[in-house]
Amino acid sequence: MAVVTGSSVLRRTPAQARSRERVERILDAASRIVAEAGVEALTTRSVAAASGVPVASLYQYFSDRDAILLALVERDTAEMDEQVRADLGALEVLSVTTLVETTMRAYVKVYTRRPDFVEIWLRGRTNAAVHEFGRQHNRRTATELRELAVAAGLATEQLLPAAAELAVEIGDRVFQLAYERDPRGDAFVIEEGIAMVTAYLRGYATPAGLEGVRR
Amino acid sequence: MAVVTGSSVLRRTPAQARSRERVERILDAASRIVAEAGVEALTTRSVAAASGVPVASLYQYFSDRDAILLALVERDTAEMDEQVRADLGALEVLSVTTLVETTMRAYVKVYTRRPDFVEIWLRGRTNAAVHEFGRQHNRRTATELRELAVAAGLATEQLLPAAAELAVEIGDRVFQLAYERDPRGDAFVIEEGIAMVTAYLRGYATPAGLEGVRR
Amino acid sequence: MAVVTGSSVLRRTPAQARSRERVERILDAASRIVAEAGVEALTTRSVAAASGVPVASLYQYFSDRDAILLALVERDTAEMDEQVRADLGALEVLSVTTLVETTMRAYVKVYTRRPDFVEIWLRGRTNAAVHEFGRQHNRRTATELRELAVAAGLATEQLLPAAAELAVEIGDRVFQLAYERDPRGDAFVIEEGIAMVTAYLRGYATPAGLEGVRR
Amino acid sequence: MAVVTGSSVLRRTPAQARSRERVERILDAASRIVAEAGVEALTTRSVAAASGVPVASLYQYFSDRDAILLALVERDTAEMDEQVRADLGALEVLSVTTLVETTMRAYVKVYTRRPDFVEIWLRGRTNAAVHEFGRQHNRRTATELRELAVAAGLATEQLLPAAAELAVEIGDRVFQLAYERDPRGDAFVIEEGIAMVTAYLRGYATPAGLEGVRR
DNA sequence: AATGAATGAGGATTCATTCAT
DNA sequence: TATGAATGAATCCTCATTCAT
Repeated sequence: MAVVTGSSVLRRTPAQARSRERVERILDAASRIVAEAGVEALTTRSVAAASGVPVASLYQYFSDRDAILLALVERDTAEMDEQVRADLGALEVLSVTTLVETTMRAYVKVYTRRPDFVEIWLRGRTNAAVHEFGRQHNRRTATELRELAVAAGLATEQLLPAAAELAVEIGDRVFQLAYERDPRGDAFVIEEGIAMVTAYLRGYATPAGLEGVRR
Repeated sequence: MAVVTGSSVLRRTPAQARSRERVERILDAASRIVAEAGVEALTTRSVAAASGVPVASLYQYFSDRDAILLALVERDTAEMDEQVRADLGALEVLSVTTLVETTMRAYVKVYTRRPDFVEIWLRGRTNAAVHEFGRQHNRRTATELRELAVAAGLATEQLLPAAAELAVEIGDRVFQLAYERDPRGDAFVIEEGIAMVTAYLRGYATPAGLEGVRR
Repeated sequence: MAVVTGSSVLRRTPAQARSRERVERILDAASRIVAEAGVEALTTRSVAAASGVPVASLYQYFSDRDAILLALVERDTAEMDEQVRADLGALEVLSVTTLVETTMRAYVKVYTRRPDFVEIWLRGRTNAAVHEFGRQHNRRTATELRELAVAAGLATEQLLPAAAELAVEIGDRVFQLAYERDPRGDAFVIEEGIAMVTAYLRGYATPAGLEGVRR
Repeated sequence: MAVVTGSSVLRRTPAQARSRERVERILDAASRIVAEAGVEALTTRSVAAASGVPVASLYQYFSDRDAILLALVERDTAEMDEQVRADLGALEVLSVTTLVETTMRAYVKVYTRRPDFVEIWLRGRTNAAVHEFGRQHNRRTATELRELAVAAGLATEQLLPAAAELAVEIGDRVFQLAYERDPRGDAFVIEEGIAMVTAYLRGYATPAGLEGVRR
């Protein structure tokens, strides 16, 4: 992947600043391409043309074509995760229902705010690398949400990690479905999807998980 | 997308018979390729090499590359639909639970019997044409199952077509998930998936739909 | 290698005739390139430019870049072999000395007549494919000459195939040396080389092989 | 081709010492690469990666890519020359036979001891720069051996430099042949090669050169 | 109806080298 | 002296599709 992260808070040298700028420029161009023409249109040539960065120079920042796509996805999923974290943090009553609902509605917020991310994340899953990243992201998300639920007493350890993962995966696919053609998301699909996942997980809930716990 | 369906019952001339044979030969070759090397390996060249039909001649029977893939999918989904029809016909007690369960287990049967179909149908969905065909097939399936359920009194007209469609779509994605890595299907995912879809639809069931109706 | 040999005596269809012509055109262009700029200059682009045949079309006639070079070498070595055969056939007295001398001088004739072949065959050996072809050609040549010598009673079976092969290889390298810089061949190196190989093989000769046998 | 020879005996400044160390590090890395993956794998990038010296910095020590390869060859041939010198110095009886045999066996020693040198020196001759260096090295070697032979009375001035050079060249090619596939050298080829070169040179020997001269 | 032949367009990636800092 | 960054030029090869025959 070899993405230039440059995540250090301080930009020490001008060279590093320029490098970061260029990476941004490449990713912005890549984002535009994917949003407008789909993942398959993301070629080294198209990125070069759209970003003004020579093809050969792309390899300074990204190990190969897929790495560009992945960097894009990483950048965007980070934003999504942040939204989930914020919204969950603001919850006053924790229950299986509020947990699922808050999480899924946080996703909806980001998809609404970032239409290009819909293209990349929901439709771009045809790309093997994105697909795999999605799987791992879902797995991480499932682990975190499950730990939260167990810690809060909403579910016991009997809620298998595999079940949590399945719930997240199904939630993910609900969104894929909802946004497949309607760029603003099919409201019915979203609502019913939330209901379906909630109903499924309530089967694993403790009484507290069903009723809700004040924080 | 002028697919040669060849669905006419009668073969009128020897020329047409020869044509049908050739289409079969092409599809068999295509099926082998996809099963062994994935959808991306299905190129006009590879099909020509594997089938013995010259590249240019492929265009006598199929409008373009995607049409070959689609014909493949059509042939295979027909078999799948047949299995569903047969298994549903053999049911003695109709209920939301038996309907969902029987249908989904019929799918499992076919996936088990035809591992190449798993590759084409579940993993090949990365191809846009296959994806779209899948959507339409799911829609048709949803319509038929809903009509069956309503006719049998398992659900009322209040069961929206969109809800039926969502259920089928989610069922489909459950399988995609279950067969994603495990060629024999992840049993846990399948069982839980059936449970999830069943639980969802029971929310729309009549008392008869919950209890079951003897045929 | 998949070279279009078209070795049939009759050209049946105009299409085949055109195909042969094109192959010739490609090989002629390739020959020119190698002669003028060395083996490394033989790229798909350069051949396309020099022959007027689009890069993609090269792959109609040759499986890959190396196949072009090999076809070139095959075409030329066939001519060389023919010269050797003719000159050996004209020999009145067979001996180790006349055998070696006639063979090596036949090579000299061809190198003199075809300066581009010198570039390809003697200097082009840097290419792995050509190198390997050279090895095999030398092995075949060694086998044939040895059989001729044994059949004519110039040497017994005690002349190991490995020794014959070594003699041919050394002869080959003598020429590489002689033509390395001088496009007309360093006469001294050629003469001394013939002497060296002859002296070596006379060590394995029968009395008849030393004195000579009238045919 | 401004190769950094670094042959000066004295290291005057710490900076120069550091420079020498770095050159060594680069050459060691280059040697490893060539030995393991062939001459073609010696790229500026691969050397940089293997040595830890940035690509751009390579140009501080070497004018271009070929210069690295040449420096490598120089370093290794120096070792080879040393072996020849030592073994010849230990000879008690000098004759054409012992001279050739001792020299060639010294080469064998080094090839056996340094398998990576075989790759560089015998198979790496596909590189034009190495090839040319080889030619010059052979010429120098021929000159020295001839002077030794003439001085010792083994041959007269009638032994032309060109003949000596040819002998060395052929000896060189015998080794190329012997080590072409067998990393430990084809014994038959080596033995017969020694015999062939010896027989050739004995044609130019004085009676003393044939019989041997006690030192 | 059948197909050999032809190809424009595009694919990803690597390379040696330079230069501003 | 040292080097991160930059890139023009090139590499081979594949693809879906068309068209003249």
